[in-house]
Order: sequence, then structure tokens, then C-alpha cells
Amino acid sequence: MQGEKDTDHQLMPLDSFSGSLSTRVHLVLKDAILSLFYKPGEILRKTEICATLGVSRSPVTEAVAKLAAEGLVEVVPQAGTFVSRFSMDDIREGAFLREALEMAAVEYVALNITDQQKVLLRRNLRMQVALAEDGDVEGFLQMDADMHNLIMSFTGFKRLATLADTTWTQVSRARHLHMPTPGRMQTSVAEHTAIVDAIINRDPETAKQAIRHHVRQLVKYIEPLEAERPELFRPV
Amino acid sequence: MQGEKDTDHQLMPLDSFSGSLSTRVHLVLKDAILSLFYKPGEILRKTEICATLGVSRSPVTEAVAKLAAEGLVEVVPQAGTFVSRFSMDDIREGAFLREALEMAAVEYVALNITDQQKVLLRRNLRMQVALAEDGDVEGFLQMDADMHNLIMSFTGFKRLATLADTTWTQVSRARHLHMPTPGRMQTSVAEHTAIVDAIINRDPETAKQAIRHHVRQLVKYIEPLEAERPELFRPV
DNA sequence: GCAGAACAGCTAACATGTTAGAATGTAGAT
DNA sequence: ATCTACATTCTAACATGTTAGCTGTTCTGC
Repeated sequence: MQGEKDTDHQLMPLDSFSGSLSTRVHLVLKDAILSLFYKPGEILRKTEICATLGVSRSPVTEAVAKLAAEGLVEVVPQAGTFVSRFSMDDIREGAFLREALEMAAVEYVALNITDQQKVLLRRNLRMQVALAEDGDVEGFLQMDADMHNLIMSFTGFKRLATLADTTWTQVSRARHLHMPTPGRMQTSVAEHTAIVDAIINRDPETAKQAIRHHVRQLVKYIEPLEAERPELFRPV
Repeated sequence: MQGEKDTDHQLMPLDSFSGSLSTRVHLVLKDAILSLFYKPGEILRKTEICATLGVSRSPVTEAVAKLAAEGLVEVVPQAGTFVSRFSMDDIREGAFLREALEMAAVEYVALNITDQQKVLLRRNLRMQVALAEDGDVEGFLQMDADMHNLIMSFTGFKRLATLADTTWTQVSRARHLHMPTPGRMQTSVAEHTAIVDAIINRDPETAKQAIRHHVRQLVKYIEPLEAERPELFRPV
């Protein structure tokens, strides 16, 4: 039973994405790793992937190189490519980086926000409230991600959102491990409301503290996992 | 005369670096771009590079992919790879990101610094003073970089220094354009002293403001370049 | 039984061959 | 003279062949 895959997860088809082959392969593999279809510590067989996706090794190699840059896999020269195990250090670093970037972003946005942007933020927040009341976890998480992207995009910096996303990857992967905690959505909405209110009131200091609190809350939820699922974590 | 290269710059030999071939090619090309041997807007001919370095296309392709991820080159599918032109937007974004990361780093370090780390910082600062007095620009810039790396490493986060370096790449490249301004070294030393003092006094707020001021100063020095060398900048 | 050498089977890394799309220059039509 | 169809010649993208290094296993000597 050890080597078997979850039946509820599988490789997405190549054509669910657009762009070059290597880009699509990258997204397929990334999704597979984040959804834990490929498990931490598991070897990644390129030939197998080539056969499954029906492509040659070139695009797969390029895709794997990108995954390695994101820290999702570890390439051991002449030996093999392995799905990275979770590491509380990596997760804490990811959270630290995200905190740094988000604090800078909300400070900037709080100082420069336009009326139109305020409308977009308020609308997103109302959606969150509605989805949380309906208990729609999927939809809520989407709105959550949207809100962070909105704020990032309001800075006008193009690479910022991408970078924040990459730094967050490890944390994001760990989040897939635990079931949604009851009441977590309501707490999240409250935290989001505090952030948005501070931004709209053009109060950068309060906004910074609110987003810092929000990020640190998320890490708190992840920390117990190391004890619960030690086999997925890097041995110390 | 347009297409000729500066005689004082050239491709470094492959064996000045270590690691895999693709890693070394990447470093050679990166150095060549940062030193303006390859000029912004210029096409990058892979076959030429293969011939010059005596390697096949595989490692060159991998290296170029990394350069593209750093924003140093732009790959146009089926058409060619071009050295990125400077863009004031990119430079400002790079500075913004670096500011965010450095502020987070100095805050963390100011709260957690050890006595041993204080010694290392003070030693570095004394070296800076000495080198500035001697007018040794090369040595000073090295100490400058060392200091920032020291602070980053004190956080214990492994990817932080690398990430900060990458975000700073565009700014770093632009710095190569202008001659060292007289008195700039002394000003820099003063700014660095303020940062280190605040860290050693475990005063995170002062340290954050000091490093922010320092980063913003650097951007001020770069901004006039757009008017001086418009051909190297992205057309608006 | 157990350490260590030789071997077989993997792999990433590197080299090279092939394809298809984009830019450019040119001949021909207007 | 200007515009357009076409062919040439670039290129990145993709496919495939080759090499060399790591790993686990087996076989050997003690």
C-alpha cells in the first residue's frame, strides 16, 4: 500500500494549461507536487513522466529545473530528482519572506490607494463574508488568494506578486496537509477585514501590523504538523 | 564601430568558476551582462557562445533560462534571446523588493544579534573606514557587499541572501554605468555606520529606517542615468 | 557473520539532430 | 516609388543519442 497513489489526485492533462510545452509540464508537475500526488521524499522519474505526458525529456528537464529553483524538488547530480520533504525551517523562511513582502506592499498601497481600488477591496471582502457564511471552503480560499493578489497588483510592481507566491510555495504545500479547522474561516475574515480597513483608512502602520499578525497566524496552524506527520518532514 | 566590444571587458574563462558546466556558463554570461560586455538590446547568439566556450547547446540553453528568470535577458520564442534593456520601473521594483527584504532582515537581526556577530559587524565597518580613507573603490564595494551578506546570514535563513541578490541584480547592473562619485564612499560609510549602530544597540526601528534611507539613496544616484544614456533604456 | 571490492542498473548531464515559427530581404506587381 | 507575396535564413523549442557518476546489490575474502 505504501507506493500507491491517492485515487482522488492525479496528473492534470497537459492541455489544461497554455504556453510552451515546458511551461505546461512545469504547471502539471507543480500541481501534482502541491496536491501531494507526488509525495515528499519520492523520486521523480523523468522517463515515466515523459511516457505519461507523451513528451520528450527536454521540456520535462526544463520544467524540473524550474521546480528545483522553487525548492519543490531536489536534484542530486547523476543520481535522481526527489520531491522535497517539508522542512519547518523552509516553511518559517517562506513565511518570513512573505511577511516582509506583504508588509512592504500594504504600506505602499495604504499610502497610494485610489478610490477605484478601495471599491475592489471592499467588494472582495463582502464576497469573503458571504462565502464564509455559506461554508464554501474552496470559494473562500480563492477569494483569499484573490485579495492578496489584488493588494500586490495595486503596487504596480509586476514581479512582486509572482515572487511572493514563490516564497509562499512551501507554506502553501503544507496547508494542503490539514483539514480546514472549524471557525478558521471566520477568524480569517476578521483578520482580512482589519487589513483592508487599515489600508482604506490610509493607515500604513496598522495595516502592516495586521498583515504581520495574519501571516504569523497561518504559521501557527502549520507548526503542529511536524509532530503529526513526521515522515513528510526532513529528518533533523 | 557600432558592433564592437569594449577591449577592457571580455568573457571570463569557464574554469574561473566551479560546479556543473551549465552553472559555470551561467556565471560567465551573467558576469558578461553585468559588466556590459553584452550591451542592453543586443542579441545573444547561442551558437557563438557555444563556439567561444567550447560547449554544446544544452548547458548554454540551461544557463540562458536562468538568466531569463533573473530578468537579465528576454527570450522571444522562435526569434532570439536579447539582453534586457534597463527599465527604470524594473530598477525601482528591484529597490522596493530589496528594501522590503533588508528591512525585515535588520529588524530580525537587531532583535536577535549575538556578541560574536557584533564583533564581525564592527570589524567589517572598520575595514570599510580604512578602505574609504585609502580611496580603494574595489575593496570598499567588496566590503559593502560583505556587510549586507553578513546581516542576511545572521538571520539564519538560507535563501534570503540569494533572493535579495537576485532582486538587486537590475540595480547592480545600472550601478556599473556611472563613475564612482567623489565623496560617495564617505557618505556610504556614514550610512552603514548608522545601520550597524542601530543593530548593535538592538534598536530595530532605527535600523529599519537607516537601511531604508540607504537603499533609497542608491536609487537616487541611478535615476539621472535614464536621461544620460537613453539608448540603454527600454523605450517607453 | 561481516567488511569491502566489483558489478549492474539507475540517473542527470551533456551532445547533437530535427522541426517549426519569426524576421528579413527581394523580386514582382501595381 | 510602394506595397505585397515569397523564399531565405535566422532562431528557440523539442526530440533523441551518449557519457559519466552515483547507488544498491552481490560476490568475495577473512
